Amino acid sequence: MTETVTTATETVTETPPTLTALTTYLLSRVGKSARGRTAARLAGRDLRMWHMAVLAALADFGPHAQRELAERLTIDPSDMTKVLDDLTALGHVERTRDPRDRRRLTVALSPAGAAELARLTDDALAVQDELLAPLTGRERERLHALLGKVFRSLDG
Amino acid sequence: MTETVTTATETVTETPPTLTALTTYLLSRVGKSARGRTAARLAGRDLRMWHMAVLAALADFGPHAQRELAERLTIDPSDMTKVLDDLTALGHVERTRDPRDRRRLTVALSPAGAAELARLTDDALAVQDELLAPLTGRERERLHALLGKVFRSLDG
DNA sequence: TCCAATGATGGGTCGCAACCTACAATAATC
DNA sequence: GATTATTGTAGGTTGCGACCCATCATTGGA
Repeated sequence: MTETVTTATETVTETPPTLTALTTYLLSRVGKSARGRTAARLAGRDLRMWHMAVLAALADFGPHAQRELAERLTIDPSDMTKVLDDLTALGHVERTRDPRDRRRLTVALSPAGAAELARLTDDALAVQDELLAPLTGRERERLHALLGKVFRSLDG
Repeated sequence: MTETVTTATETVTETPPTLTALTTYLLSRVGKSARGRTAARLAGRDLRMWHMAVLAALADFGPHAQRELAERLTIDPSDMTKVLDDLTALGHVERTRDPRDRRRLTVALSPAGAAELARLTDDALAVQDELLAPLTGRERERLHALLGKVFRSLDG
């Protein structure tokens, strides 16, 4: 009846089933953890998510007009300016003015930037390994495929 | 060679494969969308995530000392005060002083609160249905199970 | 040639979540 | 009975992400 309490402080941590029954809740929580841990790693290199996203876009699709970069990553152009300020200062990216339209800046990945991107993806994979530790290899593949389906339908 | 551009503004939106290859990236993006959409729905009822979490905790585990609620949901006690202020004002929750320890407030769900929680979970399920539209029923179950495994390993 | 549109930038604001500190009331301990 | 610890409250701060506006240089079109 009345709780037979052991002297300890009895921390109650179980999450309400009403919440854990929602896939959206799990997605939100696990996603937040994924983002948080990755951000923490990147912070160790004085970078944030957008820096990595820019490097990845340049590596995958080649040089962009700065405006196109912002469009592709759906980030405000003025914020893109700031991200690129950082990356150029670090020598990871080269901004050159397009001679055919001198308003435009062409952004290209430098070798140093490519190397940094490799390090960042290693970091990200390490975090991923840690986060997905309870899953087998096959389960991870499955999870990735399912998330991919959902992700591709996000904008449309 | 030089792009044969149709007059349109040619928006480039494809996400860098370097990013989409990372499960953590997909988790982060899909999770953010889940949270965002749900938050938008709740905002339609002038509530936020924490309000729903509190109602769910009370529904699932019964009355709590206010302190325990904060502990269970890992929220700062001072923030919990504000959330409960809202919920009591709406009549969704009853705060009564514990006669055995007059420092403590016992928080209990009211019938109105239970009804509101039902509406909120309906909202959440609607969002979930929309978000997981590209998945079959079986796939959704699988996704939920996989996320559950990861989620349960988050704290430990 | 003049005007409207565009690309990039600087310098903001806003909302939210998380956190922190001081304090009043009450309880527990010595 | 005096001191220390705990509960809840009030009122902050901080950091971050997203967004917005004014400005300047440049270009393209009327």
